[in-house]
Amino acid sequence: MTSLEGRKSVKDLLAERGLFDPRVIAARVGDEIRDLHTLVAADSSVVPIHDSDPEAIWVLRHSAAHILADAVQRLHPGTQVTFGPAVEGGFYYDFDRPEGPFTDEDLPKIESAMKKTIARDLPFAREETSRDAARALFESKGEKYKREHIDDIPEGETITLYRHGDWVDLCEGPHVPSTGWVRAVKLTSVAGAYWRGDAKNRMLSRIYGTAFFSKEDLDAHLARIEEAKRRDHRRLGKELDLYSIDETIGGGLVLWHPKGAFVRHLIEDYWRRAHLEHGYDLVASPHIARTGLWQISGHLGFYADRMYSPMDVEGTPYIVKPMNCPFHITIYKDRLRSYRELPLRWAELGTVYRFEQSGELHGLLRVRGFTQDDAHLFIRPEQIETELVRVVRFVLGILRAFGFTEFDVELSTRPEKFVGLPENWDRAEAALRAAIDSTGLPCGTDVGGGAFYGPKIDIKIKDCLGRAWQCSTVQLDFALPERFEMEYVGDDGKRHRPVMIHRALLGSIERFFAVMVEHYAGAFPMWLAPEQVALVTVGEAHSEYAREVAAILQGRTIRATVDDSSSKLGAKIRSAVLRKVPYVVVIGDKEVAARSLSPRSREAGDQGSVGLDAFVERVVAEARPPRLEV
RNA sequence: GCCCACGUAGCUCAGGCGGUAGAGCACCUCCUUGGUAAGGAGGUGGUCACCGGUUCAAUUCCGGUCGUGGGCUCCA
Repeated sequence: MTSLEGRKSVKDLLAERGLFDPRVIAARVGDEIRDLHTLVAADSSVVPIHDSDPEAIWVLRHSAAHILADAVQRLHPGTQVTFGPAVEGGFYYDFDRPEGPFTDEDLPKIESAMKKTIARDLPFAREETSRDAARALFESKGEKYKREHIDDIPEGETITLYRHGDWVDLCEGPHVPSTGWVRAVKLTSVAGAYWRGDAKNRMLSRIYGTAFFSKEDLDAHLARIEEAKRRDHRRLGKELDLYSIDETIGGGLVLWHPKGAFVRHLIEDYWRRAHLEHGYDLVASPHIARTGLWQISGHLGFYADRMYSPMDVEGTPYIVKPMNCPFHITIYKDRLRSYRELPLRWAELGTVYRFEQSGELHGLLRVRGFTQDDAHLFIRPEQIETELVRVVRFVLGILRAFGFTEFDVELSTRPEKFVGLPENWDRAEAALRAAIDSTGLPCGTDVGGGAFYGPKIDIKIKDCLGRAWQCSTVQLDFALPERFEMEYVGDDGKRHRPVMIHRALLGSIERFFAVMVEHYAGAFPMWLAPEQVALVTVGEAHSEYAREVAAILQGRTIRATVDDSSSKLGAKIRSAVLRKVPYVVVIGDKEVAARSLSPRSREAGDQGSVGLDAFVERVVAEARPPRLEV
């Protein structure tokens, strides 16, 4: 412990080195962000953090959470505080309120109380204290959750309190210098949240809010949220007539309308072709199977709460499939396999059904019935590394072909509940990491996040609100070959056990489609657009030529429509533009006379006059699916 | 599943201190044949999610159910 004499405040350190100015809100000291008034060793390295730096907003929002908790406790005495961190886009604080949870109606009052605290510009003060003193303080306040938290702080760690005005919280900071820095704050919603994130614990009342250094930043943030709502796949799904979910059928069960189904089939066609070109064979399997299959696979043991109840078939229980793997394994086992056959790569667009709790359903992103673009690779142990590299490159090639370039890659390691030998897990994890490293992409680690049968790599793509959704997954599996007693005959004439790789590139077609709708804001690229060319006539004399052009385009597999209704040209164009059709083509007297067209591109606007043949060739070329770069 | 909110025409939404409802768009009919994002007129369309309760009377108040939205938990 440095003696008090050897320490100086961060602000003083900055000032003596000429690094301080009025827009500095904190500083980076070593690896940590510290408040200006924190005392640190006089020879510490300090880097100022200005209000415009990316870290600054996190500091501000955490301070806003304190101001929120202060306001809540003043307005609602008896409410206990728990945790209140800054999060992406804002902050929250979880409360235990004896009278019951907060509602939307409570927010305006709390928000105005917060603004009073902000107007008083109270300084945030940091205070180091002893464990016993902290325990006594929160016990005297009746703060059971804080009291519990103190006991969880590791021995030897400094316990700090933060005060503004007469409100105090157990908190490690850092905070902005004073409440006045929170120049724009807005409480956004209430929600339930379990204490310590565990569904077995008491549900607390969470208040969400956001805060900024300026009103302009807050307004820009709110505008971004509005824009995101316009891209929401549920909204676009309705506006563009792509799909629906109807309660007479059931939540989480998707009806694909003609346009959505068309896009889906285009995705699947591309997928199928890519697989055939990259060493896969296609297989197909039923939707239900006898319960015994799921006992062998272990799904009933590890997964039963996410599977639907058995149905009775002449006295034998059958279960609708939550996964495709046991079927593919059964195909493998249909006859004796030689090492010469491996690797076997079997793919299927397999529709599976999983029980999801009602509160978890979300448009196409979280459903109860979905089609996995599944494949299982049966390989010899010595093929693990090369096959994993192949799979990972194939995944990234497909995702890039559909227009995605930014991914979060994560390696999930052995969970508490697992089958198989730990040394096999270690080998599999190392092989997965090596495969990712070979692509040069950064990779996070979810310790203990693997499936019960093996470690995995997940690739996530973000939706319009920045939420990352898992799509691709590559999972190694030592367990199922064991459980199903899979074998192949090696070059030594002896029986060996294959290794299995489960992988999905798009994940679920439903989820991938949703993410794609949001990614393109409904404006599908030419090759995927359900309607590629909209021919609109100026007057009734132009219908015949328009229909002839449509027939020519359709003959070249271009998806063209004719609008020769009695509406005015402007209205027809507007209608086609709202459908986000890549080309709107105007046909009037000039075009009929010259056998030309006047296309209007979704991206580049009016294209002037173009000859019919030239336009057809151009559109056909643009409608070609992208080359798969693996 | 849990917490909060919401559920009025195909869609987006008004409205009602309890007396069975309205707009715009869409749709249908007619007029208009108009050159790059909405021509005009008329019309159809609602058991106000569902089930119960209170009341002379409920779409409105109360309770429950279902569904949806935002979170939590979980997850492709």
